[in-house]
Amino acid sequence: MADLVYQKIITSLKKSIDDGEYSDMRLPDERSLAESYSVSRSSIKRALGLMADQGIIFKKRGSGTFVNPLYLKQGSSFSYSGKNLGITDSFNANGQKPGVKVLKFDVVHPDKDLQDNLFLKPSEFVYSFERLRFLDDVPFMIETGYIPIKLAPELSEQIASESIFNYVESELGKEVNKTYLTISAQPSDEEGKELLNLSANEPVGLMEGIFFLDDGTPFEFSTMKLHYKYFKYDSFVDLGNK
Amino acid sequence: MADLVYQKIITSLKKSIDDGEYSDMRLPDERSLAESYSVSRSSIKRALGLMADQGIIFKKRGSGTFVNPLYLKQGSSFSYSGKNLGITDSFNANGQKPGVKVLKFDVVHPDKDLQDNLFLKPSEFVYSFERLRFLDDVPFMIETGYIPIKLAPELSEQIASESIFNYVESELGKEVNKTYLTISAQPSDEEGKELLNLSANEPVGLMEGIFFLDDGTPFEFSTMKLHYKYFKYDSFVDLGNK
DNA sequence: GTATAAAATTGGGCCGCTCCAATTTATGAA
DNA sequence: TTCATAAATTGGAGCGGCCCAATTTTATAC
Repeated sequence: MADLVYQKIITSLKKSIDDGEYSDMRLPDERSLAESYSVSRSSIKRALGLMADQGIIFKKRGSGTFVNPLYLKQGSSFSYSGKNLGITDSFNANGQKPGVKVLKFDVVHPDKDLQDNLFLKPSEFVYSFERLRFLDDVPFMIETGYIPIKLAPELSEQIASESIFNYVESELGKEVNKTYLTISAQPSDEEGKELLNLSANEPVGLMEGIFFLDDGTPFEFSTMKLHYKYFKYDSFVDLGNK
Repeated sequence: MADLVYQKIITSLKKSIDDGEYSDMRLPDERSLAESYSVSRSSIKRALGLMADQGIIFKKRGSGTFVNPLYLKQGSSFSYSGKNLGITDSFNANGQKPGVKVLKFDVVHPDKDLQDNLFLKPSEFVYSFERLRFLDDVPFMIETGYIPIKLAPELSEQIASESIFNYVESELGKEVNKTYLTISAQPSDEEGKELLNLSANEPVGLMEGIFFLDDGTPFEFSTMKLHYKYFKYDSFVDLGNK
C-alpha cells in the first residue's frame, strides 16, 4: 500500500506471526520492538494499536502483547480477510464474477426519510435507482439507491450499470469511504421472491447504508436486500465495558 | 468514566457540537483547539481520531474537521447511542426489562467446531447451556453458549440465570470485552417457531460470537438466534478504499 | 476577469522523551 | 514452603516538537 512506517511494521509483524515466530503467542515488548525496528516507540504503539483493533493481537497493560490464537487457525469462524466484509461497491466475492442489472433509473423528490438521511430540502432532486446484483449469474441482492443530483449531476443509467463509486472517484475526484450501516432481516416480499428466487419461508438480509464523502457529506442512501444465503457480516467488536 | 485528557476533550467537543456551537459544521483547527484546551496537539489528535472512528466528525487533510451533519438529527437512521449495539450481556434495551430463563445446562466435550473456536483439545470439557431471553416478558432470543470449564470452574445454572460476564468480572477478576461476531439470517427452525412465537415465513437473525478475555483467551462461543423484529445491528464502517 | 503561481492553512506521520498504572517477578522474612 | 513486600517489567497517557502532503487562500501576471 503506502510506505508508512507503521504500515510496514504491521506487515512485518503479521508475517512474523504467520511464520510462527512467536510460538508462545507473546510478542516482544514495545521498547524492544522499537529498537529492533529502529523506530520510535510511538510508531510501534500505533502499529500494535491498529492490529489490536482488528483483533489480530491483544494488549494487556503490565503483562504484554499476545497473538489472538484464532488469528492463525483455519476453519474457525475467523476469516480475517478484511475488517468488515459485505459492502464493497463491487462485492469482492471469492473469485465469483459480479454482475449488475439496472432495473430502474429515475429522478424524484426525496420523501421525509430521505430528506433526513441525505440532509436534503424537499425541493431538491435525487437520482433513484434499483439494481439487481449477481454472482456468477446468480441474483443475490436487490439494491435501491438514492443520490442527490447536486452531488453527481452527470450520473446516468450507464454509470449505474457499472460502478457508481468508481465514477465518483475517477470523474468527480471525490471519495466515498465511510458508511453508517444498519443490519437487520425480514421475511421475503414479492420482489424478493421473484428476483432472488426465494420461497415464502426464506428471508432476506437487510443492509441500510448511508454512504459519506470524505468531507462528511452524505452521498447515498442505499437499501440492500440480500438473499439470506449470501448475507454474512463479520466484525470484531470492542464491547467497551469500561 | 475516567479522567483522561482525551476523554474529557471528547465529552467537551460533543457538548459543543450538541449546543450548535459550530453552526458552519466546521471545528477549529487542531492547533487552536490545543491552545484553547491547554493541551498538546497530540491529545487533540487522539480525541478527534476517536470521534472520527465513531462517525461523529470527518477529518480531511488540508481542509479541516467537520461535524457529521447526521450526528445531530433525530429520526434519521442514525442513533449513535453507542458504537455498536446489540450485544451486551444484558441487552440494554430502551427501558424494557430484560429476563433470562435457562433451558439447559450441561458439561460436554467440544465438537470439532468448538475445539477450533475455543482453542481446545478434544479431551477438555465445556459448559453447554441454552438460555431464552426476554424483554418485558416477551421472548426474543435463544442463546446457545459454550464455556471451557477450566476458564470458569465454578460456573453454575444459577449464575447462568443471571449474568455470566458479571460473574466472571467480579468473582474471577477477568474481563470479557472483545468479540468476533458473524451476523447472518435464517428461516426459523422448530425451536424458533416454538420459543419465539414465529410463523413459518418469519426468520431469525443469527449472531455467532466468540468472546475473548482481555488477554486474548477465547472464553465463550455463543450462537444467538433473535426474533427478526429484535434483530438490528448498527455500525459505522471505514470502507478503507486506500 | 481569469488563469497561474506562491503562500498560508490544516491534518498526517514520526520522533523521543516523561510519568504513570497494571502486572509480573524477584526478594526475604516467618 | 508460604506469603507478604519490593523491584522490575510492560503497556497507557501525555507532551512538544519536527517535517510533510493535501487543500485552500492569496497574490500575481496576463
